[in-house]
Amino acid sequence: MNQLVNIFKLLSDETRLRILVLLYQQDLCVCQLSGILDVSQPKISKGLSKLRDMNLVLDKRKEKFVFYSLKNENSILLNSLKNISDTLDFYPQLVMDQSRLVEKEKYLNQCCVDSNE
Amino acid sequence: MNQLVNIFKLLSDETRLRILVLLYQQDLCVCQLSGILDVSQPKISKGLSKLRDMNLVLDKRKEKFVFYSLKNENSILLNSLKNISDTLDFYPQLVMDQSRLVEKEKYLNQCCVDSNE
DNA sequence: TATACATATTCTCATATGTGCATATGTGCA
DNA sequence: TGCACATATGCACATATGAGAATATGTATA
Repeated sequence: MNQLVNIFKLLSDETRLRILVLLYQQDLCVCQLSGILDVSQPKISKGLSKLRDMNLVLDKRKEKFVFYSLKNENSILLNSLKNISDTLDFYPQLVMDQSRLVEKEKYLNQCCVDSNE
Repeated sequence: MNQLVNIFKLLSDETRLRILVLLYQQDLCVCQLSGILDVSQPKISKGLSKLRDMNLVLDKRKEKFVFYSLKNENSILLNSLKNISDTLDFYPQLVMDQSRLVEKEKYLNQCCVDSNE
């Protein structure tokens, strides 16, 4: 029950939700997430660390970068993300993230730049 | 996006979640919820009022009682509740609520009694 | 080793949120 | 009208949570 409530708590923060929606599609590193979402690096990092604490994501270092991936274990979480992804059009912010996701390479090597949030 | 986040915020409180899981199955009045969940009346009432503010439930007075029902409009919410209901066995508290739901009549006419939470 | 860059963490602060208690409001019935 | 009961709300308080800035840690490379 507590785990259940905690899942929803994690989903109820805009930044974390946006992170999860992206990770639902593909693995990304911190600076990519920071760039795509236009959110400061510490904010992304904190969001990810909460997700890690709850054992929902996995981090793997590749040279300079740390890539995060979604763990495919929690069905409540996965179903929620699927439902959101299926109705993405309702959420302009998520649609925009989506379009930025295409340029993910662009955000490598320019981490911590221009993130004013 | 905000609406989405708010839905999850509502789901991330144990009392509200338990209320929603029950309402997902059938309409209930405040005193029934209070009795079944063994949660104080004001707490139930406040939980319901937040759900009402978000336009997720409907209230209908029948004589002394006010019955609440789930609005079938928000697919994210409904899907979440379906997923939870499908895996209810993982959550002992919810299973217990379930078994108490059968005695719902018992909790009419003895509202505000013995709720020590 | 020094430097640049990616990531994590700490600190302080403002704000949001839940809680219990008391009380107000609303309804039906004697 | 007065009373009992169902429900809603206000208040005061403790706690949780997110935010930004600064800084620490970790890694690669010159």
